[in-house]
Amino acid sequence: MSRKTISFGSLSPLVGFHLRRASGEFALDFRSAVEGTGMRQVLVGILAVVEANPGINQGAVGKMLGIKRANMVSLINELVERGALERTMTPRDRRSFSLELTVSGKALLAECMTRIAVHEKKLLAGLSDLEQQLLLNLLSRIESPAG
Amino acid sequence: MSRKTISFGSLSPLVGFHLRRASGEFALDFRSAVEGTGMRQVLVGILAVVEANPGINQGAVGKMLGIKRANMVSLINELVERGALERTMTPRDRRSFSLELTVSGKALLAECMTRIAVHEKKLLAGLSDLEQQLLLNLLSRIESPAG
DNA sequence: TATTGTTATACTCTATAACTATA
DNA sequence: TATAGTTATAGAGTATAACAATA
Repeated sequence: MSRKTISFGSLSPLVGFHLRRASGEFALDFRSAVEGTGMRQVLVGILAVVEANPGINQGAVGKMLGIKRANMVSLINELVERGALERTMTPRDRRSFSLELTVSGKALLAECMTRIAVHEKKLLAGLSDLEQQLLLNLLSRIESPAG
Repeated sequence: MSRKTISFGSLSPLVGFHLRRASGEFALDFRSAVEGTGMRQVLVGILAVVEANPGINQGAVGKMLGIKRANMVSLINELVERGALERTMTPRDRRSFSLELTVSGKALLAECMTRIAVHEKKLLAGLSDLEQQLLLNLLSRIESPAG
């Protein structure tokens, strides 16, 4: 179609470059997938981790997801204020709070996960089930923080 | 080691989640890899694309890398001001500029690419050459913008 | 002393809208 | 009218330093 062939040059063989692009692609489509819910990738991540680990404190959630303590504060506040998350004092350690999903928080997460399943299926349509599993396996082997 | 097993819950089977984590991991190590050069992922991307397509204009570079026109301006300025990039007027179309690397820009990019090669090798140490090729192939098949 | 949560702050990245000059 | 570059601006994401309360 075009007269001149353009290329990515030395970026082409870099795994990091393709990770960045693919990740950006997913992030973009994620947005439209959860549009209207007021959710974002980080927030869904937090809800999912709290759901899987009821009673966890926000520092631990942050460590798992690679979010700094300081940045967790407003994120947790946001989720508490919209009634998705509940923060309760624990007598064991009065410095931290015990986090749990509210009923509406569970529904919200479920709604997001349903939409995300569709979004994933769409973006991975070009790969066979086996290839998708392989990709998951390869990706999980190059992650490290709390991996 | 820990008394309680923590998990990522419903995030675990999501390719998007692992892409995000792996990509973040690479981005973090990229930073330390190019530390002292004053470069960042975007800037290296731009230099590499200009090197591979001399005379390209900044709008086209942005399209390839998924960067909005408005955001290209300061990035290109940054590279021109530090003497890595040269902007020349073209009589063909006086709205746009023709971009090329300067000698020092080529050296800068080469230096970055050398460091990035080490960084990639380190982060991909857990995968065989075949697996790395496979990963590249799978990733390239789930990218789309100007892919 | 170390840890949990917090505030304040700053820089990068990303996104939109509106302007100019050229085509 | 469409496009290339620009300006201004606002919202996220991410980073550091310093503080209070608790362990």
